Amino acid sequence: MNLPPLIQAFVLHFGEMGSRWGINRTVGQVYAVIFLANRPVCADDLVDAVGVARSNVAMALKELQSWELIRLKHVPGERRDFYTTLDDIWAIVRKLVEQRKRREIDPTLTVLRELLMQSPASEEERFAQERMQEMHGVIELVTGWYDDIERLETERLVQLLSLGSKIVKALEWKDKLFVGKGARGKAKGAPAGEGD
Amino acid sequence: MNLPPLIQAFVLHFGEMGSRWGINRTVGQVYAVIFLANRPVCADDLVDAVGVARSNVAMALKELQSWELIRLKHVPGERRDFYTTLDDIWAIVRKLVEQRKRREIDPTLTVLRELLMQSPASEEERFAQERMQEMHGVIELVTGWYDDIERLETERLVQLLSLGSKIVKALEWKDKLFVGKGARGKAKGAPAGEGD
DNA sequence: CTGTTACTTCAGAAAATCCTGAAAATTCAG
DNA sequence: CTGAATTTTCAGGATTTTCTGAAGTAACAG
Repeated sequence: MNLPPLIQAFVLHFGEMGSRWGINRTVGQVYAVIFLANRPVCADDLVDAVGVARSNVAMALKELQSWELIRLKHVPGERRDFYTTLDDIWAIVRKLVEQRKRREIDPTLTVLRELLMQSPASEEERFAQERMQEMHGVIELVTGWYDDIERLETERLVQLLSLGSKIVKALEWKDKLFVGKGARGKAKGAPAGEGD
Repeated sequence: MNLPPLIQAFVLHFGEMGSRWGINRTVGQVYAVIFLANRPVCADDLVDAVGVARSNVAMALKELQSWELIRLKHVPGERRDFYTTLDDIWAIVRKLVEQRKRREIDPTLTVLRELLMQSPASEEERFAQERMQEMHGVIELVTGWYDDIERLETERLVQLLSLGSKIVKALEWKDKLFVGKGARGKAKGAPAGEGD
């Protein structure tokens, strides 16, 4: 591995975190190198930077392309393939959330829907289905919220995030003004107090 | 494995998803069984339900306790340890987010802070540090938002989620009323510092 | 064509992770 | 105390994942 110390530290960290993030060390390191580079990066650069076999780099690039986290960028006068990350950091965050949702949540949503269609054959199954219903409700609510929010342009999104829970004040305030006009959100899953 | 079909299907699914979620198959299956059960569950129940060695169940329980996703619940007249999940589904979601943040994000935040303190020794490092700064800003903004939101009581939280991006209408509206009072959000990629 | 450069595939080696059974430790009733 | 019930620990075998080097394919310049 052959990188300036500051960059190397970050790249090694991404490698270590890889397994927690559901990617492997090489994929993590390769992404880190591309992310920090101020120009498109080719496979040879990566072999040099992270010090693994070329075939391993090729597989990491394929994986990162399947996540749509890097894209091919041809460099004039170069025959080799060069890659960059998505340029805007917010585009990266959006893509990450989208992909993790697709891989970690959607399959479960599908299974839940299937199982909720079936008729329970016992009290035990009836209760289990109730729990599945709760889980289904929460996932639908949260992912539905994100699908909606995700369409906002970045500036609005940042505004919203900066506001944090102060948003609630605005709501209370609006509630007061609009009292009687309806428009209330309905709660799925028992809105009980904190479980402790 | 010895479970009613509906429950078994869910448990097997959780086992398969385990690797994507950063836990192993047994941990996933054990959690699923406890989650769907009508009553506290003991290690023997789990050995029976998921069909793995008792020591494996013990390790899975330890892991789930380290996530604080299950808790010990003593059953009167029983010497064995019984477990339940957190009762409220929202408490579960909150705990999951909290733990994944702790394991998947906080370490990176620490590294980023360290590396951002150092002085770049080259143009290459200077640019890399700029990228790290962008990443740091986004993570601070998003986690800061969550830390804030997370304190809301569940009913309010559900309300907020149900509203989705309609919330923005409320904001625009508030903007209009307060125009001239100086309350605009700014800072693309930059952290905190919102004014109100 | 032919040779060079670059990318991809893949079988099996290497490494990491998971799982088991046996043994040790703990808890508690008598 | 003793002994049964239960949980925990852990060495090493089983399985899965990652990584490599070699062979294969593709693109292209001369």
